[in-house]
Amino acid sequence: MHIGGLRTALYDWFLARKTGGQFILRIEDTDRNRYDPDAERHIKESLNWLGLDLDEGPEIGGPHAPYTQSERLELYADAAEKLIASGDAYYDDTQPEELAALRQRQQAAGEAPGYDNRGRYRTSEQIQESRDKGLDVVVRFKVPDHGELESEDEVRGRLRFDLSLLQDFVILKSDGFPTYHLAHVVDDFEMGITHVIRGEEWIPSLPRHVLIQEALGIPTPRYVHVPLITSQDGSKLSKRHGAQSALEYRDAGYTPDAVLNYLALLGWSPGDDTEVMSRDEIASRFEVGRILSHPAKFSAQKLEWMNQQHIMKADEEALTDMMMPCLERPEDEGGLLDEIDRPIDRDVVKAMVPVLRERIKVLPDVVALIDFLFVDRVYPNAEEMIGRRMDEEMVFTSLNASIEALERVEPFSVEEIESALRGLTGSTGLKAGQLFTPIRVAVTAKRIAPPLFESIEVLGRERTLERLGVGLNIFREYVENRKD
RNA sequence: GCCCCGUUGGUGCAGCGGCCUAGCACGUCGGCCUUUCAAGCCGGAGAUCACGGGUUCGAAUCCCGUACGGGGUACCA
Repeated sequence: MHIGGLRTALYDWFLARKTGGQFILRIEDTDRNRYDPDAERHIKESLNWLGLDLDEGPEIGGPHAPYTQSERLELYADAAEKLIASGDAYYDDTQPEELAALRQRQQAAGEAPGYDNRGRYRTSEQIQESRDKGLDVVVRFKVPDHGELESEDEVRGRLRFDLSLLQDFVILKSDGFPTYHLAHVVDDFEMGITHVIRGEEWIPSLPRHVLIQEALGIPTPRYVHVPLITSQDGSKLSKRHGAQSALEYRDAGYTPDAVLNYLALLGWSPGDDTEVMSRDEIASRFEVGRILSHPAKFSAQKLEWMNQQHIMKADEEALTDMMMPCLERPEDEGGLLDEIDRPIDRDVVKAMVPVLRERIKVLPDVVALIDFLFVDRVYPNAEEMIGRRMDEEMVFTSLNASIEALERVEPFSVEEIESALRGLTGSTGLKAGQLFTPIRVAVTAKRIAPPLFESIEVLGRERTLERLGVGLNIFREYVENRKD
């Protein structure tokens, strides 16, 4: 499900949650040429991931079932017949080739392309004849030749349309399926839809819908046309500009709350400067009238920031659970975690969460930060042990002193480890940075790592001491080689 | 072509006729903090409110043009 459509669903959901309405999923599968059997599953998975729970829909059912348009064809046929009976619609046997030729002629003549309402006065005999010949017959809505139609949009206010510019349009296709126009009007009435929230590309079609409603004698729901989401260069968001399906964001390590929050703000604002919000907060502050009327540009950078904000606020258990899959199935093949025992110890991850959460933008970032905790041994680079303003002697001092100190620390807790190691600055004369850099590199094999004391505690005394010992050897070797 | 919608720093928003010498956030730059990286805190740069006309004592805010951007113009949604 694409970001744009998802954001629309989001607004529907927020509105329903705020006003106590129903959030309904309806599958619009009226175009058999574009039918995608996976689409429904993707939509449900996306909604589910974002936590947009349905009140009614296919499978879960509801008072207006069925919720799939291909199963509601009779309803549309009935409506079409009603419109024909009232003279608001008619059968048209103009064939596709004829339409194409017409268009070609118009374009060649520099005229505006469009149907010329030529089928309006067919007799029922002519139609029957065409049917007998197996020709295509559609139902078209008869649009008044003149006049203006006014309609209300919740975000743009009054909209005016010149009906003389609108041609008779198809409401029922030759295969018996309705077009969106008919299906939308019929279903939204039948299902008691109060607010039609959809992309602004529908604005030009609005008069069609109002016309059908008037002819059918049914009320017009509130229309809310939301702006498009565009990529950085202002063009329509597409695959070219990075991920665009919600599930891709899930797979890339974004949290549902962050995506929800970011998307909500892409085309809506609460009216003040609040940006980071929980879903409940957004739902309670959501107002259809505050939806923006101009397109929003998608910013991957701001989404990352938003993700980090939500990761920092997330519940510890939930965050741990979200991190686990990243560690179980790390993205980068060839990494340290390729060949370790599974499953990974969740307690270890959880213990690190407090120091990890403010260091990652997307969930998979944890891998590079804590992979050293899960492997049997690491391969520190001797050169990296020599930090800024350090000489080789200081590395030996640091490693030796820390081994000695950590052997005695009791209990082996963050607090005790910290005070023991910090105490070393006095006895060794090393500054904190000079003392900790070699330890960090020896223990984690990284220059950039999570806070040292937490890392050491989680690693445990035995493994820490072992790594410090190995580090010492590696460094000794390095120094000796340099002498040669 | 015609129709529709839009236009506030690089980006996302606030602004709804005087409180705007245009506010917030992202990003960016500098500083502080600091065991690395972050986070956090402080500060800086960055907008003639697309342009031109009106209306008004007064306009980013209302009206009209122009430009630019987007959308629509299907037996697609």
